[in-house]
Amino acid sequence: MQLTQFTDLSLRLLIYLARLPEPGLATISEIADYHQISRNHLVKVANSLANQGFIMSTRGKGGGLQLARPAYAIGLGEVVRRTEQNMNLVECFDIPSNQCRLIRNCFLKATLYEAQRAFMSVLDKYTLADAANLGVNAELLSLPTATPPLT
Amino acid sequence: MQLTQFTDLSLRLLIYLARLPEPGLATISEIADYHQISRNHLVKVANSLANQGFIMSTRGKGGGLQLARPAYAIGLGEVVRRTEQNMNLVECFDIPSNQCRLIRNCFLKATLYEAQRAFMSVLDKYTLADAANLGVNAELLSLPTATPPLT
DNA sequence: CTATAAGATTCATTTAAAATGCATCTTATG
DNA sequence: CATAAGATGCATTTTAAATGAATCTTATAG
Repeated sequence: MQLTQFTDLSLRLLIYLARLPEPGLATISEIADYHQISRNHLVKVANSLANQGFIMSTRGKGGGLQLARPAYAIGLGEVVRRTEQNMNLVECFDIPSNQCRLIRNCFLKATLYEAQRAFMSVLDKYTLADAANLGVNAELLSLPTATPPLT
Repeated sequence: MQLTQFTDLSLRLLIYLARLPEPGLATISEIADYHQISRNHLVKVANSLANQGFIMSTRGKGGGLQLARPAYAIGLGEVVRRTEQNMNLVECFDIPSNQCRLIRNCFLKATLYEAQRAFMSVLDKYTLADAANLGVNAELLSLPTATPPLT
């Protein structure tokens, strides 16, 4: 049960931008250097985020990346849903390719769906402003429920 | 966001056993045939389940696999937690190997932990008897919340 | 109008994890 | 002792993800 590094980097890139002072512009190279990660990979991450409408990119000298909306208007659930490639927890989630013979009278699928919705519901409660710790909704994040337990 | 096929097969194997009439014994080959999957892979799945105490295996002629406990006493959350290899949603979940520089003042981790706990909490509500649709707690499963939505 | 700094796009390669296959060992029954 | 079962270890294949490299497009400065 993992998210791809692609999704991880998408979130990190957004957090990086969210924390910049006005006008909130940074280049891909700058962010790749900061995180010491492959610039090539980050280029694709930036592209995907731009295509999904989370960031705006400007080419040419003086260009770079900026949030397309204020951080408090970017939901974390939305980002994950649009970035994570494969949300099929198990084979039977994808009807066209399913091979499992239990499909008709098995409640595992319904249960896993419910669990996945619970997962996404939590992410939907928070925004990029929360993740970047910008103060908006920050009081929510100091509640016990937001403290990392050992699973 | 996927579970491994290994986990998927673990659950399917348990459901298969849960549905057998007394004494609930089946061979690995029988289950592999039924699901038309690699017997080799299923051998390892069966092994893992036996090591975790979910099933009992008996060697030799007339041997096979059986549930080690009644289906209603096997929690789905427990199975997933013990079967899924890697529960680190993102890099920073694993402190020793973490490289992310945001770690100190980023609430993404706390949020993802909360989401993961919400996910597991749902699975913890249900047992193998529910998944196998054996009637126990079945009324719970017909509630709207258990109906598969589109994420 | 050219040099340069940026992102966009495409294709190829590498890596790592998962899945699969094969051979051999152990155990139990008739 | 033959056979049917699971157990174990090693090798191979497959797949998705990650990474790398080359080229294209766009914008700005001088």
